[in-house]
Amino acid sequence: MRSNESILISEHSTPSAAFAFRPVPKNRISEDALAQLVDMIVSGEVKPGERLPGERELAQSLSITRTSLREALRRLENMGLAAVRQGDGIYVRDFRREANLDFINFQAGRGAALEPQLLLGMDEARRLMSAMVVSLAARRADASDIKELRRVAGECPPDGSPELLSGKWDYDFYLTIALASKNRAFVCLINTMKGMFATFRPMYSHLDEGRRESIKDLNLRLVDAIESGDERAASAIVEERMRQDMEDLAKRAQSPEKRKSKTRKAGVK
Amino acid sequence: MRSNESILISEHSTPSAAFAFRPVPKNRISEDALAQLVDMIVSGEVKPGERLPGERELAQSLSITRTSLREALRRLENMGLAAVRQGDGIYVRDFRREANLDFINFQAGRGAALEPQLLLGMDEARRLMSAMVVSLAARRADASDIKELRRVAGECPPDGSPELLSGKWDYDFYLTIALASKNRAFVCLINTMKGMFATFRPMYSHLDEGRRESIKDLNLRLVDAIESGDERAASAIVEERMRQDMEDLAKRAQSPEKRKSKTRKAGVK
DNA sequence: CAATAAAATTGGTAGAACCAGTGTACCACT
DNA sequence: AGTGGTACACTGGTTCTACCAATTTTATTG
Repeated sequence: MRSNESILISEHSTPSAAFAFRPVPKNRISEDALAQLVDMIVSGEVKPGERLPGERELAQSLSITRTSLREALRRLENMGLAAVRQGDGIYVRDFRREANLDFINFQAGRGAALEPQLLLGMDEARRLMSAMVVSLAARRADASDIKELRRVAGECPPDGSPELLSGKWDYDFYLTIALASKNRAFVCLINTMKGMFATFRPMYSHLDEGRRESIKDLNLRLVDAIESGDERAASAIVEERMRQDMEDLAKRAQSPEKRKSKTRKAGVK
Repeated sequence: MRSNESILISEHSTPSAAFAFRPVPKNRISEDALAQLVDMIVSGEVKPGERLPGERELAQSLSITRTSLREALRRLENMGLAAVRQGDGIYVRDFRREANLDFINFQAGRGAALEPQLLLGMDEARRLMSAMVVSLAARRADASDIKELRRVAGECPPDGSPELLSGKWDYDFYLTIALASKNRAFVCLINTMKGMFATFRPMYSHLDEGRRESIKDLNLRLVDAIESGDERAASAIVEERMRQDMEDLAKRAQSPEKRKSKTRKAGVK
């Protein structure tokens, strides 16, 4: 028999290795095809309202089978990027006003370059929503929630460590807060944004160095605020911290020329 | 040739007919299969961590092909309800803490009964986020945004009309506000919640009757507040309105026995 | 008993055939 | 001229069968 029952579907293996592996380069040809289709759409290579080639021809162009292409199309229309209609064809939608969070999550999850304007917007949304969730958690968290929060907060990797940069810990922490808020809608929201944590954390990593207080200590203080039920104090902590981060990000986005030969964007190229 | 370019992918036909037709019974066997799988999971028929039958067997159980089943599985794992691993099998995940908004949207979109706790949470989230978006819109909307907002607000169907109950107008209005907020992340968020508008609107419909101000007038007033750039006033309008609605909903959810033979839930049955 | 290799199981792809809506053009009828 | 019907080509939707690839299990071997 295979693994059965009581097997948690955790996606982190972390075999105590010092390096953070990719969540698994899960090959799946439909994913690659999907990525190509998304690129075609966001790059403007195909415009909104336009009709794509038929599935047969499209599959041949991508050098895959129609079967695999169709699996990709299901997600493509699920992201709000395309409309597939039987007997008619595949139509490109206006991703600027019809795409949904699944699209953003997909882009962030594969490390695609997101437009600065979108990044700022997402960060703004993240900041506002985090404050909300924390506030709710402060109002409703019970003893077991606090215990769990403190446990996760205590597991926070040291500042600047690659484990922290992976964004996985951020996800765990916010998910725990959302669970404590007793609002399952926020839990779903956090899960939807899962792929984005890995995108944002590295952006602020350089800020962590100059911080007097370690991330772990800061968040432990946040848990204290939640435990005492002080909504204002709790939300203020995340508000203040994130506002600083965002302002810095905005500064860098607006005037990147001022950072001459300093850090040079760190790889990617 | 077929329709090409400049063809908006609008989902409303409304040929000035007095009757509202169904949006089309979009068949797609993978959708049905998906619905069944989702039901199995949320009903607890299969528990988190458990391993489902293989694709071949599962397909046979559902009386469909493996191909169609796989298209359903792609979305199932996309919702966070299952994990599919090659050579291993299909595992059920804990939807209570791993499901995302795509899941909620799917459930709401097909009219599935959502748990009261989840409904309240979603409504709470909707209220808070609406206030945020409106606030941002008040801060950043330009002349053309105001013009568009006023146009959409003016198209608001009369209170209680079936068109309004469909939730489509709510979606259009909030999407326009999100566009005015200049924050594309919120636009995506609204799109993600698209399927939920049809779920919530009917819940509040009975409140519209006793309202002194029609929905259209209320929202036109909201647009005025946005135009004047008064964040507090704008967010206050939606906050106040939605808070009332939610309190009433909570009241009904907690003590539904007090509504004896009054309106009797209106159909469904 | 541990390391290794083979077999069985399961998901992933491929390819072709056929079913089911859509759109178009053409034709008969009014 | 206008209406409705009809046949045909085209496109997505579904089915089948066979095979590839990763994982687990079992048997084999040193």
